[in-house]
Amino acid sequence: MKKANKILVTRLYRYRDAIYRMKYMGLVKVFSENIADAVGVTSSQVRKDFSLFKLSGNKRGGYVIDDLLKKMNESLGKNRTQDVIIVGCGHIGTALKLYKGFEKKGIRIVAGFDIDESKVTRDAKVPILPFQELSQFIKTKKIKIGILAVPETAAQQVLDQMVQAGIEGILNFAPMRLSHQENVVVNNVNLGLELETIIYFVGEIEKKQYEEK
Amino acid sequence: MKKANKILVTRLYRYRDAIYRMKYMGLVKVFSENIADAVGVTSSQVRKDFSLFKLSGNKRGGYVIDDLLKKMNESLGKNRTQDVIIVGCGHIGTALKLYKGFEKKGIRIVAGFDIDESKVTRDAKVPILPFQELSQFIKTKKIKIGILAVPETAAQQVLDQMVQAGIEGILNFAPMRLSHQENVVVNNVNLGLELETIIYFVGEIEKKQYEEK
DNA sequence: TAGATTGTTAATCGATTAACAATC
DNA sequence: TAGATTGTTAATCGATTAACAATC
Repeated sequence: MKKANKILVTRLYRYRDAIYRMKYMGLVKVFSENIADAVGVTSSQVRKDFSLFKLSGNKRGGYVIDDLLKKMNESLGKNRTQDVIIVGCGHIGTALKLYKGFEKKGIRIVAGFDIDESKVTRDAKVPILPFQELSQFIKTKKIKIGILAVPETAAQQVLDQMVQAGIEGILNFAPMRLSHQENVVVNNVNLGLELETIIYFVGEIEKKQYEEK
Repeated sequence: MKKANKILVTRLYRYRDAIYRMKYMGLVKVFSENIADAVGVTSSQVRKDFSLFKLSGNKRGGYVIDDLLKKMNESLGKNRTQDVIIVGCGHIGTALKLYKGFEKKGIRIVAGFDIDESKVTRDAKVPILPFQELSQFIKTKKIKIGILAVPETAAQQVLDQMVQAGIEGILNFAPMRLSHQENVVVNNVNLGLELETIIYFVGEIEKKQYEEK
């Protein structure tokens, strides 16, 4: 496994999700073609990706779901729970704090942080703590992953502080590129941009349909 | 302009954001190199992308920001406000309903919909309406864009209904591939997947650092 | 066995980057 | 003018797909 770039790893996780669904539907074996259909890629792509991750099946017999999932979980890391913090408890941060979808992925939100003292709730199951305690918390609890949901103007500064304290991976909701060392992993979710591109292509489709008339 | 795929259009929007920031900083002219640095691509890429969108500058003189933004806004469509609905007012849906970042992009959330009648708030500035009124609302208000934030199990069915009523572009938060005709634009935001890939690469980096010791 | 599917190599495709003539 | 930057073409790079030998 040489490179394992982001797009490849993302596909692997999608395959795994799809294969879990098939398992829950009662299937025992799958072919590359089945997985491809479920995820929306070619079967060549599935076999190629599997090959890069040393995931093998049986010539003629496809893949045994349980074996496949076991091997995927070893490569992709499922069996351990990951502690994650949320920095910035505005609308987005709070929604993510309550989001149900993380648990089944082994992702546990352990705390939120906000600069607004009135939001602090120390006794909640997932507490919101004052921003001043952020660095100390990261260090003592050895937190590696954080969600960044602060206003655009604060984002770069807060990222730097998180990294300084020991964070190595960040999911950033501020709609801008943040600079960071290359040993820090940053994924960006830019909600305005997602909608803008949808609006663009819907406009293009409508334009085309208009021209066809 | 032949193809204009998603990745290209996304970059164009990023360039525009960056150029607006430069304008607000007081700059009047920019070079492709400046834009490239701000967005994190090569200057060749910027000039190539501009060329595909018929955005031209002055040989030797770079690009005049105001002219550039004017032309970009013509191509990318800024000057019109887009009405968007949110279907599913759980944690995520509600956060997006209140999210401040859309307004400056000309995106206006006009209503939310939820199957839970107790969430209905007809008199709010952005009302939440009962799910039964969804199709009628889309048709009478000619809504083209929707945010889909319902539980995974309902997502495909609700998408079909939205498209049936006239929706042409959807931002989907359900963590699965939804099937749709090719004249409908669907962008997916998969929050669990984003975190999973971050966790994967952080693990890889730590593994590498361990091996180096 | 005959037929079907994997695993991998080679071919293709598309996107990015480099290079440089045009030119301000 | 000399120098610098655009705009575009050609080269490179990487990712996807097609093809098919291996084999169950």
